[in-house]
Amino acid sequence: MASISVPKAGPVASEGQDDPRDRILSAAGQEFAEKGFEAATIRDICTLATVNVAAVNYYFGDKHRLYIESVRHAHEERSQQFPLPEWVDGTAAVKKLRDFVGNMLQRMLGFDHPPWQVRLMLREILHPTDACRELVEDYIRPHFTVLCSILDELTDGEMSPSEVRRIGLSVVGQCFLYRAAGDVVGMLIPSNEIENLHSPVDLADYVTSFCLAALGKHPPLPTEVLLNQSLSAASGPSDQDVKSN
Amino acid sequence: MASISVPKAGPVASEGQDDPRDRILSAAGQEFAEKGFEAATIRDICTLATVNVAAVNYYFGDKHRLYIESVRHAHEERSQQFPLPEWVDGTAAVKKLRDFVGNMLQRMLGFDHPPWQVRLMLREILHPTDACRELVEDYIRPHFTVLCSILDELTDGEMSPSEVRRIGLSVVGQCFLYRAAGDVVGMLIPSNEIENLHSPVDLADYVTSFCLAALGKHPPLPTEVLLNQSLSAASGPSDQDVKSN
DNA sequence: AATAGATTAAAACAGGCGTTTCAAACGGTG
DNA sequence: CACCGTTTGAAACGCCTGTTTTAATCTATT
Repeated sequence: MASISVPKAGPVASEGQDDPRDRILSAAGQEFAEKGFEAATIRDICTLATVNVAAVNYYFGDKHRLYIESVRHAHEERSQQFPLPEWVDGTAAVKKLRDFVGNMLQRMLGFDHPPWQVRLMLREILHPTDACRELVEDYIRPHFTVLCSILDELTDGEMSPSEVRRIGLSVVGQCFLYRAAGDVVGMLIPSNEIENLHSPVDLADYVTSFCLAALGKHPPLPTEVLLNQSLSAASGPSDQDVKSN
Repeated sequence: MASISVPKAGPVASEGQDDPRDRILSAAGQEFAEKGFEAATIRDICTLATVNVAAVNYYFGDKHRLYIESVRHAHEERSQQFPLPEWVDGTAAVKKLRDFVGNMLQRMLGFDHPPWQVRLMLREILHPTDACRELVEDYIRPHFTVLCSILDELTDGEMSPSEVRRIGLSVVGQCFLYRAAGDVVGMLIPSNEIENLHSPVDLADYVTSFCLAALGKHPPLPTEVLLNQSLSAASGPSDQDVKSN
């Protein structure tokens, strides 16, 4: 039927900043992120990309393959925007943990309102489709592995890999709630409190200290002032101890 | 146009176990939970409910109002199935926390595979629509308030309400990750490990001890064996200390 | 039994969807 | 210029959607 005449991996041209292909990919990502796969329409995507409807089928074959490519495009872009921190040898595990959590929260919550790339990936995490496996292997698992190795180092290998993973999920879960259920959190917490205690930077300090306290590497909560001095001051927006790549 | 002739709050009959209205509500909940608002079709819902398509418009007016009612129906049913625990005076706060977390995880993850009610509510939490505010006020906030009061009692009022709320979100977040991103968690963790360490009961013990350790009310992790003895044995499937209502 | 209202059934409606068609426009090459 | 493969444009095609219409059926009261 239509299986032969469809251009398999897109035509020749590429690399242009304002490629029609790139414009479609970006527009599709935004629409899919905002409305989901079903509710987003090819016509809206093409209007946003200032492209004819036929272009989608020309470059991507059909809507489903466009979606898959959009997810890939999203996590590739986001990986470049927020690369994993790299530390010089001998950096304290406590600092690594704080950096990692800060990096994760910045990636999830963003400085300004979170970009469509993150929301698109979130949709795929919440209601996985074909695009999920690649997202996990190329994006999520590498990050999670780094977190686990930090936690392992932090506890001097006292814990089994299974236990380390479970602690890791605790750290991720605390951050994930703000990203996935942010609207509900905003309804549960007074708005002025959100700005003061639940900003990405505040959360990074808090989640780190919560985890450290649970592991006995830090005095029990509440120790906010102490913590802010010992961690935040040493790893704020500066790039000390972080290799440039 | 059609604004006058639509039956506003549904016709007369009600209360029947196999009301067409109830059958539609149940079928719609399942379809909306599985496919989302857009992808679920009235025709599929009516087929599942063994009802004519016109019945939806007759009983609910349109698809959107059917969705709103479905969400309400879902959290009302779920509240009855898993009521908040009630404790006799003098019950230790530690035990209350363990009971609360266990109750929350059972409600989220279920004994068998999680029912459609939870998945429907989850969709509303993740991508809020009109139905969200009612869901938060009638279902989520009451639960969260109880959790905060337990944490307040646990720390003898040492913490400000703001700090208590943040700890509460940490507890919820750890559980929420398994519900919302369960598929991805399943891809990150070996499957045999999931069954052993990440079952609802194991998680309840773990999350409780993680929180207690962070608050200095318990030795730091890892203390699994000790904890299982001190908490799980005292509050397993039994109903000791729990008022019957 | 007859009547009136509540409920169901089948069919049709208009509109939007993903997709396809086909011809026009483009851009580098003989 | 003429050529040819690549890319765009506008229109159309089925199909499926939510919704409405119209008539038939049920149920209980008079």
